[in-house]
Amino acid sequence: MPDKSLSEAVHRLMHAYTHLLREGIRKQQIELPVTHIRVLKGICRNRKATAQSIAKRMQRDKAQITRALNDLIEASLIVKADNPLDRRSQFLKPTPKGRKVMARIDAVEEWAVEQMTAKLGSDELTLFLRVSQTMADNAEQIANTEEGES
Amino acid sequence: MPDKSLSEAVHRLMHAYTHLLREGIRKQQIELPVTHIRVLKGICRNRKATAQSIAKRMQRDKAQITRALNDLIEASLIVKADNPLDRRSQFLKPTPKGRKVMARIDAVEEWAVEQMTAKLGSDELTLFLRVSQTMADNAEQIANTEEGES
DNA sequence: TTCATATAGTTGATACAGTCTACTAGATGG
DNA sequence: CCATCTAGTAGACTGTATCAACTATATGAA
Repeated sequence: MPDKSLSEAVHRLMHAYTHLLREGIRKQQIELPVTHIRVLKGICRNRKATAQSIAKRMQRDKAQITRALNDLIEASLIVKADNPLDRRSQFLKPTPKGRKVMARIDAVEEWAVEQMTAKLGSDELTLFLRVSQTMADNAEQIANTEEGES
Repeated sequence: MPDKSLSEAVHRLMHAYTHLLREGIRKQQIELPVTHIRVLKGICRNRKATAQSIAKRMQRDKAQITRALNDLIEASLIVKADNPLDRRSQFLKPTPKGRKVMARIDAVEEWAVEQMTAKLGSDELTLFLRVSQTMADNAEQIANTEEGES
């Protein structure tokens, strides 16, 4: 029998984690919403990132990405560079300032994860990650197979 | 070393689960946002529920609860009853219609959980739940101890 | 070449989620 | 009686997510 409290557990975890992360970000005086941070991370982690590739990776609407990019550019954290292969798109690169902020964000995230995973063994965390990924995979697969139905 | 991909895993899981749940809700022609559903669930599960008790249980702002309650009353899913012990507050009770909708929602949630937990053993799920709860506990505890700082 | 079609990105509108502040009405204890 | 606390409400605002319409460019086929 599937455990219905899974639903509440996921909500509670997400809420608690988001709060913790925001708390850390606030203390570091970084003025960015979590979504923007995730976009910035995507850009720092991948050379040749484009709006499209970020949207795909994060599975978010490209409109949302565009708006986040505007804010990140406004804050001088990233720049656009011409994509010689396709003039419709631009490569996204962090500025030196963007890299510095990213480093501080990494530290905050590490701190948040440390706080959350206190009292947990690495074997438990490994399994947790694997189960999370399996569940997300399952959910995404269903969503895709059902999307075009009556 | 704490695994930073925990962050992405939690985001991805939450996003995938929310989508799956909404997909199921949409198919059942239930016109309620997820938050409203969680509030309704809180009311059905607890006799003597009040706006305050729901807000505490869900750890959400009471303003948000008030608005959800208004919509649920508007949709004739719940009613307010006098609280003889405190005239400032009212007990919240589901209507027969509310209970019927709740039953359908339970079925949807069960379906969503079944989809997500395919290929997973009950021992894995048990551990997952326990780890989730520990992490949420940890995060909430930190948030509380830090909240009144410089 | 030219045209249909597809894709990258932008913009506007809209819905949902979450929080803060200020307020009203009633409770509670001196 | 009064100060103070609590339950709930209303307004304003931020952030998250998505959809539809649009521009500009790319691409493949006639």
